[in-house]
Amino acid sequence: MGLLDESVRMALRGRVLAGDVKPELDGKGVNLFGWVHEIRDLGKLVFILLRDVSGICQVVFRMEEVEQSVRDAVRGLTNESAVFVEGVVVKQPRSKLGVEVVGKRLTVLGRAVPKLELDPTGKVSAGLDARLRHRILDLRRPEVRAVFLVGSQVLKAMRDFFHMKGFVEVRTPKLIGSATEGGAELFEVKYFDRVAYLAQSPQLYKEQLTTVFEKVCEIGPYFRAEASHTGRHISEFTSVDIEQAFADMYDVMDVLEELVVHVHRHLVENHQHLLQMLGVNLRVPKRPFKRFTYDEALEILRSEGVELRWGEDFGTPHLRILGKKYTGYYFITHFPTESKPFYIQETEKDPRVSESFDLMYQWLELASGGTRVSDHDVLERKLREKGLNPAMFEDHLKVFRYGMPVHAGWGLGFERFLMVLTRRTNIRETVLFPRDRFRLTP
RNA sequence: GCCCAGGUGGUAUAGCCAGGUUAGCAUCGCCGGCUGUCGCCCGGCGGACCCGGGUUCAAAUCCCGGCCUGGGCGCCA
Repeated sequence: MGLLDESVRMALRGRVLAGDVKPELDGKGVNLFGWVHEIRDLGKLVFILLRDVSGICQVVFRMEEVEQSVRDAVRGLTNESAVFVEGVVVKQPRSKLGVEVVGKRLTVLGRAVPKLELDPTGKVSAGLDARLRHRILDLRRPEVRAVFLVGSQVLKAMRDFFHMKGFVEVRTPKLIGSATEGGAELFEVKYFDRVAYLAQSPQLYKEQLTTVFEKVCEIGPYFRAEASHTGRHISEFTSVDIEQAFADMYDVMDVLEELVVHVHRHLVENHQHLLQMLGVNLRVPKRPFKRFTYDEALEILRSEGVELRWGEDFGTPHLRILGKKYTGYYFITHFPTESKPFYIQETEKDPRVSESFDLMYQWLELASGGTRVSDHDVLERKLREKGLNPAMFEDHLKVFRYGMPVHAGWGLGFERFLMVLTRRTNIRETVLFPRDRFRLTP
């Protein structure tokens, strides 16, 4: 009898989730569908922990009180098989949850092979590499799954927030035609009889779109062909971007702050159970976040005995020092123009300083943004200064002749944000199927 | 790309420094036993030294190269 059997289909309509099996249901007959999380065979008494998306509940089979066919089915069970259990809920103080289901019938809907590569109960620990090689089994572990349930809630909270604030969610191309933007290495792909590249950022498109929608946001995948090997870089990642017309860096920093607070509040108020599963005690950060300038950061480093030449960018060791001093979220602003891309606006007072900012969490860079250049001629000049050919940017430049307002925006690394929220230390743990220098499967 | 550490049953590890044992422990899988487990327990069985080369009477162990993994750094719109 399989899932397609008519009686199983009927039973599915009266399905009760494992997480909904409560002592109050005492005496009620239930149909449970899920996976065999654990089997404890005591002989005439067999305990099965049944796991579904909602949680885990205990089913007990009294072997002398069920039919022979059920006994055979129970005896032949393997861990992680997909099953259908019919039983009766009983209040049971001897069970940890105070309730269990006395199993009457058991149907194996999808048998799992006996010797799994990974143990979804987590009794035997596994290294990250082994976990990622057998990712689906790894994801069945409640704690691992919780990372992505939180991730889904973060996405929801962010979208709610953006809509509330009047942002229009847009989708820009991930296949692009020119590799002239500079910076990170691009992945090449065959595009009919030409070469195309995978997008590494929506930057130019989102700026252009502010002249249409004023406030745009995008949550999308980007690709960087860097040979990086760290716990916070992967070659395919998700970026949360906004761009806003008639706004400067301070306006969008406020948006970013509010977003971070909104996401925290959503999780803390509505999803404590997920946070508990992750062992995370999350607190809603207070606004405004600490803000200091690049120059002030240099001073802080100097006071810690680290001398940095003005204009030099921070290395990871420098950020670790700052992160030790400033726990939680904070902004570093006004980076040297030199270290920023061509589209970042210089300050009026000093062209060597830019209207830019990074959002940090301890030593981890989460987001960066700033006021953008909105003047056509300045943009053209800055392209040249960065050694880029303005002719290659004609599609972009021409928009700046169509009435370009002052605008600002930022990009936030979604997985890095999720690392912070779920307290994971390797970014690969926050991606279902991570792609890095050496990993292209599964 | 660089530095450090590592690669032993499906998983996680001990053994390696100081070469020679039946390669140990746990989990896992199979078989048997158990009516209150909740990391169930008890007994039996099964399964492994990353690849290539070298040194040696003898290599999991020492040396060289490769591949891969973890951590750190760099790179990084």
